[in-house]
Amino acid sequence: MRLSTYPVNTLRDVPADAEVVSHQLMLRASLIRRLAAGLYTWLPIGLRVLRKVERIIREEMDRAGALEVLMPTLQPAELWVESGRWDQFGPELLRITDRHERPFCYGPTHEEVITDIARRELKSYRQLPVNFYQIQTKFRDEIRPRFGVMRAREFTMKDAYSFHLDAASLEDGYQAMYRAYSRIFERMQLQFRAVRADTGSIGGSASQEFHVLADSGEDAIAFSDADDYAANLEMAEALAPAAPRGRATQPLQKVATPDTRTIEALTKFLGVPADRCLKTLLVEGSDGAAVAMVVRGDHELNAVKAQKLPGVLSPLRMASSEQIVAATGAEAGYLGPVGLTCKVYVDRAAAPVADFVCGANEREAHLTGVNWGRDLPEGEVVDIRNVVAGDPSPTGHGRLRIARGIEVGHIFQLGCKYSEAMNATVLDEQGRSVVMFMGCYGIGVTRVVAAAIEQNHDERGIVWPEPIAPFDVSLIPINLQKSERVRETAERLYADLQAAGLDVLFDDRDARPGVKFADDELVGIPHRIVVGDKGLDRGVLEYKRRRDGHAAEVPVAQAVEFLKSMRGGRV
RNA sequence: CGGGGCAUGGCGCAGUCUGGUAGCGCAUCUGCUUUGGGAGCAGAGGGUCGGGGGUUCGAAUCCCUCUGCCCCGACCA
Repeated sequence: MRLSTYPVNTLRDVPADAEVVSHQLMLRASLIRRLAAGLYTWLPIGLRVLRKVERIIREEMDRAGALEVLMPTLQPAELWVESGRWDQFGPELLRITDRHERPFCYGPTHEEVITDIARRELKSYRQLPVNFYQIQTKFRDEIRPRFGVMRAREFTMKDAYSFHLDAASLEDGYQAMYRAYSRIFERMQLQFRAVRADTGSIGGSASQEFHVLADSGEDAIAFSDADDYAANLEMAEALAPAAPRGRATQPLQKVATPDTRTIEALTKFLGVPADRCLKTLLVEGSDGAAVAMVVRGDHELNAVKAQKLPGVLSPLRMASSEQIVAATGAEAGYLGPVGLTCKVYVDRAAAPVADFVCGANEREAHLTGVNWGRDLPEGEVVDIRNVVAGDPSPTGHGRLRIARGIEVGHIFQLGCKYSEAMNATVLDEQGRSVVMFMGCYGIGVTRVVAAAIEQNHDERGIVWPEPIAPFDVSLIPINLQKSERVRETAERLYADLQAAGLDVLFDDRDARPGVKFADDELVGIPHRIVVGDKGLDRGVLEYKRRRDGHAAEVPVAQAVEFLKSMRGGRV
């Protein structure tokens, strides 16, 4: 592409409403422009990246034996009524009505449509297993779109759906997708991790998320440093404590603790470590009464785990101050499990603590030397906390570490949820009608682009991994307008590089070198060739690699071969 | 949806408290000079200050209202 023919409008200033780096850089480098909240136009350079990402996904899905289809973005309400999701889905589902007053929705996902296809097209077990995929636009009316294309309302997704005769076949298909996803993100040269995920209300067996590791990620993930255990923080467990509880050595005592509402204040005031303090959190129960959750002072309550417990309202809601007073007689900051009449769940890391400190359920007072069994009944011991770095892995191997990630993919064994609701059956070997098993597999294509930038940038701009860079090489002539020699060399090189199959960005603008260099680095093209009189005097071109600044001089005649060898190379 | 904030040329901002009729940097256009890391000089165009209503001799500035956007929370690729 000749840059002079394309109206690039790189920005020197960071747009004020862009918070995360990827969003800022995508705007500054002229990859995207915002149309409205959560709606973005992909400009030519950005679209090139998107297409490269799509190509890799397509190649790997095809390799895995999946079949590409293309379903409509608009879906009739009937199908959603049939699956039960028309009422379940809530306001995130954008509903629309056509001129005949018939209800439709803009597809946020395509289980219904594909299941409808499957029940019409698949008649025999001989046709199974099969996996259909598409790369297509989705719409989710997010409460709060943010971070540019990272969480947009309209976005591109690769979604795949597999159909199987039985659970074993589903497991095989799921594993095949696991391998395909791993290859996809490897080929994009992204640092990622597959983690166990919450299966949510759908239930079912396996579900894993693929996260691109980045400090700005919205999700926390925990993984073992000794084996392949990895889970979303909302799912991650630590190995249950094995050591028995220590002996009670202290008498139960009430101490005055004026203005000591936080664990931090408590540890300072009493001089006890946080892991000897237990904190008590009240949440709303499903019957309207409060439920107490006891965790160690240095731990945090995990909402996903807590809301799955019997008697707890889901989604989790913290009790109001009125409810707290009603249940304990005290106010937040001085709560403890002693003497509570409501249901008490005790985290399994809190249960083994002896001689602990907790609130006295009395204003400005705490109890010390408290012991389960002696001073209060043993509560029901459950896992309700977030793991922390250093916790033993639940596999028994190694310790957990915590990292942040951006969820770019999710694979899921659906089981028969949709096929049953929509009566998607085939005839098995015995001629009996059986409901098919389903799996579904998504990749946020547009989000991958943003995630790649989050992981690959420096103070000058984007640093694309080669496989998804908008161009392989930028060709920057110095003094193109005046030097006939530079012009000839650059033009010939432009033609030769393209003939060699490279994507070349030819910066033939009448601009000063500094402008061209700055734009090149902002856009993040992996390889740069500079054609200038200075080099040509000695018959060489100047090469520079974006990622590490590696520089070299290349004889003009060898430029094409040199660049081909640099691709993917680590000199 | 709950909490917080912002809306002034394409982008980034000042001006608002203490009303007096809009300014700066970048970008854009013209000319000359310049040409190896976002050039210099000279000149030019472009906004009526998110919309509507009100107060006032006079409103970007004060009041009311609507809209849009951003940030924090629950949801998700």
